[in-house]
Amino acid sequence: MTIKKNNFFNLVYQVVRLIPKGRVSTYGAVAAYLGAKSGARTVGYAMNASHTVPNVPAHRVVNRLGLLTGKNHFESPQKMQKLLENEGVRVINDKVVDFEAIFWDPSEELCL
DNA sequence: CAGCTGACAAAGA
DNA sequence: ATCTTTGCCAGCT
Repeated sequence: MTIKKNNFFNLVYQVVRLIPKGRVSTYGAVAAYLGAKSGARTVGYAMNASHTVPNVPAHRVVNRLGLLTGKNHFESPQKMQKLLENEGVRVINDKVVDFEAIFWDPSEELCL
């Protein structure tokens, strides 16, 4: 499988899929894990294409401020928050509560 | 064919 | 301290 698209996108999908339930990650964290610390933008763009890939919980990926910036790109903006709340993540005003507490960093969780 | 845009982030002024 | 500009990769116009 494998890899059907370019590595960068695929790597992003892989990492996002590894995000545990009830946790959230950031574009920058994934980008940094992939080696593109400044490529957070690219990660976000990969999420945009995540619709083409199954099992990619893009709702668990937010910006470094914990804001659900990408909710607007979901099937429904409320779907993202709904999914997060369904997993135990509290979202208020489109922002993740205790974001730092539930923040999941691949560089530390996987590489530790 | 060439340039712009886009779910971000960090550094420079 | 706040605001502005550049970097990133891929997909579109």
